[in-house]
Amino acid sequence: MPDLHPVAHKFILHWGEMGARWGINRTVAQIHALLLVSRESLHAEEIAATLQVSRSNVSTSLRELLAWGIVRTAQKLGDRRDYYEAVGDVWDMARIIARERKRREFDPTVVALRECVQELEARPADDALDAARLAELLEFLETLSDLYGQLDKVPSPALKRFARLGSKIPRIIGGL
Amino acid sequence: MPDLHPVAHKFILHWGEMGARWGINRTVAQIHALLLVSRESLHAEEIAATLQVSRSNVSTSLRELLAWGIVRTAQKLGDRRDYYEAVGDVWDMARIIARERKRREFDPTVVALRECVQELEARPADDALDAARLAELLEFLETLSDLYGQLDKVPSPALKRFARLGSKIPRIIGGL
DNA sequence: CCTTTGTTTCAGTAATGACTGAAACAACTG
DNA sequence: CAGTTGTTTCAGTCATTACTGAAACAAAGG
Repeated sequence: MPDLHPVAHKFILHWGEMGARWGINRTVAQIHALLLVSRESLHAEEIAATLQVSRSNVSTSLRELLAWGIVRTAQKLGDRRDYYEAVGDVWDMARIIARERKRREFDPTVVALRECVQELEARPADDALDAARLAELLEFLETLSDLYGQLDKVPSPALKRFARLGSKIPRIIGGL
Repeated sequence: MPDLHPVAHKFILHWGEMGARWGINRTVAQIHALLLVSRESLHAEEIAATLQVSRSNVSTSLRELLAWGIVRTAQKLGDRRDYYEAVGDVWDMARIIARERKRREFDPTVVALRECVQELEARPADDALDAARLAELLEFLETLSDLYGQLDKVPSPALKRFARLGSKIPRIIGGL
């Protein structure tokens, strides 16, 4: 990675690694990391050169990040290339990631599980299958889903304030 | 998958799929799913036959699940094979998964990012690198980490009660 | 309209991660 | 202590996913 601050370099590798472990393409995460730590927006060519990946890989990965909504394009006067930058606020970014991941990687499972539980009414469980467990699991996932929905209503600053309450949190949640 | 209720079959495939999307080996997730919906504990041979994967794959995957702590062994009188079963309560299971994933896939990134921010004091940022962004990101991740720590103190039943408060949640969190 | 500049698509290849089967190991049994 | 039953390890193979480079496409400029 030419012309890259050693700290940026290190961060990009680690962010890519974390992404990979959570099922996000490593290059996608690295590009995101690069844009995160870049003061200025970058064009695709720069990204490819910096991360030493092919131009086409950058193109695909940027599309992905745009689809997520955590990167947006910017224009510069007298330059018709697209420039890319990470969305400003870290909390907003996290919310977007949470929303998208829930939608893509969680909701489909809940739907499938709901179907499973329904099908068990038509075609009852046999000895081997623990229908109660399935129902319990579905209830749990639906509770989580609802909880997420409620949390998503809270604006970032309020969420931030709450998250920072430290040891008051167990008392608040425990005493309801 | 022989002798398997169609609903169990469907659930196992979906659970495996979800696991894969979150960076968990598909077979590991499928075995977990199978144990989750099985009324009785199963031995490795049964698992291999049911999911049609090799005995050694089952062995490795079970080890993984045991390491996670979401599956435990059980014994049967007059049978020296190990039997395996999923931990009982769904909420407990989720807590274990959350704890382990944080430890394995989140904490290392926070450590690395903390180092990055520290190194920036020795070797200051250049024009391209947005040091403030890095610091902001670190603060965010540390806040999340602390929040998790606090939530982990709350016993499952209380957490459950809280999660089910529905539309009261935004008001509680927002009004602090 | 032809050239330049930039982007996207896609077929083929490379890299990675998952899986298998054979062999080693371990523990019990008669 | 030889045979039986069950488990784990590991080198090699297979499958999947990621990546590349060339070609197609798109848009603007001269």
